[in-house]
Amino acid sequence: MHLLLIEDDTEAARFLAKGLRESGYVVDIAADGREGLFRATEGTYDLIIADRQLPHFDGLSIVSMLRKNGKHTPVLVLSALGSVDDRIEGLRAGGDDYLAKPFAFDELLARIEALLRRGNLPEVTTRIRIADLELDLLGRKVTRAGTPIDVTSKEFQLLEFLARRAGQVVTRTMLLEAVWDLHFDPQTNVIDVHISRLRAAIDKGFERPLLHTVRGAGYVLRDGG
Amino acid sequence: MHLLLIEDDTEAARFLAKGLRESGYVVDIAADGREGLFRATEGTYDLIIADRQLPHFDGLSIVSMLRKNGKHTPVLVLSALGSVDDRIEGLRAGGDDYLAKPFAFDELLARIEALLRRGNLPEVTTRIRIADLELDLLGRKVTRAGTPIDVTSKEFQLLEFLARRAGQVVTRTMLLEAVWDLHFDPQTNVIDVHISRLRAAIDKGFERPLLHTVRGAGYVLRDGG
DNA sequence: CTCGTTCCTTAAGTAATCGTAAGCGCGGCG
DNA sequence: CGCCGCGCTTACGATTACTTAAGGAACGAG
Repeated sequence: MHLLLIEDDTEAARFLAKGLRESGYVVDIAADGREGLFRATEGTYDLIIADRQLPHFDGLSIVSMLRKNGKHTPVLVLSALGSVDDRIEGLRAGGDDYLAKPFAFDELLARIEALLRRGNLPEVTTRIRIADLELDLLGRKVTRAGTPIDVTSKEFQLLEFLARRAGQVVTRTMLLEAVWDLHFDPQTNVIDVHISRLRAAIDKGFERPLLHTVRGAGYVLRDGG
Repeated sequence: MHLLLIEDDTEAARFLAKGLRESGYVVDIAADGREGLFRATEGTYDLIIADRQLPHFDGLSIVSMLRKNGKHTPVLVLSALGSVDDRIEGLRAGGDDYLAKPFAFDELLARIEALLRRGNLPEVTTRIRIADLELDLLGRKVTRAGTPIDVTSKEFQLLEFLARRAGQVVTRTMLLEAVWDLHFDPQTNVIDVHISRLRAAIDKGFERPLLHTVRGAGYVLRDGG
């Protein structure tokens, strides 16, 4: 597998490249956006990893230019800060996945594998649908059976994470890392509280609940079961 | 499709040409206004892309001279600065569309396609409509339910940006970059203030507000929801 | 140069949201 | 059958986010 890494911080680039090579990837490095785009358009890479902030062109511009050139090479964008802003912009530009620094190297590897596995799907998801529940990621809107539902920003993050993995059990640890950016147990019941609030928002008053507890494991978003 | 690119910055020209060629266009480059006009009058091009500032003749002069010669080849003018005045001037001079640098490459492609598709019909998007709110981009006029509304230049920029992305959440960062050209957080609440003023202008006194805030994310212009 | 407009800042007020903790209910297991 | 642990709910205080008003700087018109 041939990866292109676009990263201006030489040290970071070397470190990442080393790790990736140890995992069996062939890695080329581009030091700025212009060089990165130039190489990316050659189209011989299986996956591109691009920093969000770059000299000349940033990661998102690279994604959109690539896409408009008809290249569907999956792009994983690394961002300095995992703010809501960043994520929305990332989605808009057509990035296939988004990873906020600082990240665990394992996670990077996991996402790379996920992207490679799904085989260059050219479409970006801006809407997710589980049964009669619908998420509009760009408009930040939630509807159930057609009626709009108000959710707070945290609730939306939580719901998005669950929805992207609909049908799969999501553990508390995963939620803590993805939604709260905590890499340890906070010893409180933050999650329970927000799950409860989310339930009140999306399940209350509907026949079939979608958000289920899996005792001892975590939570699942799915229809039935 | 045969394009003529008139651009004096060699590097920019090469980059654009490369991207356009990869999108399937045949591209000729002219390095200044004189050469550009000379080639343009041959009349064998399907579309001309001209920089606004050029040695010898600028982009707008080229447009008007072309038109006086009876050539109706569509011209897309690239401007260094996306001020409202520039855009109006560009359109008035007979340019078919106008794009402010820096622009995303995909936007350039989209506009080229739009111009080619409509087969040399000189019609540009000059009006945007969301529910009963109407923007006249050329005249810089705003009306709601038929009654004219006064907005300042900043307010218009802001409104235009929101209107072009109606239904999608627009983040503060996006607004700062697009309307204020700030690429960092100014630590003040400029945006809030202008949003507030814009609200007073377009929503005050109307039943259904169109400009909604999405807490923790940004703002949306949309009807309902 | 002066006036008026537009824009930005500051600052105070208001509202929504988040996290914590306490108490309750339910189910599993002894 | 009763205890224990896990998860759910609710309430509250702290924090953050948003709104609005008012003053001053910058700009352009006359």
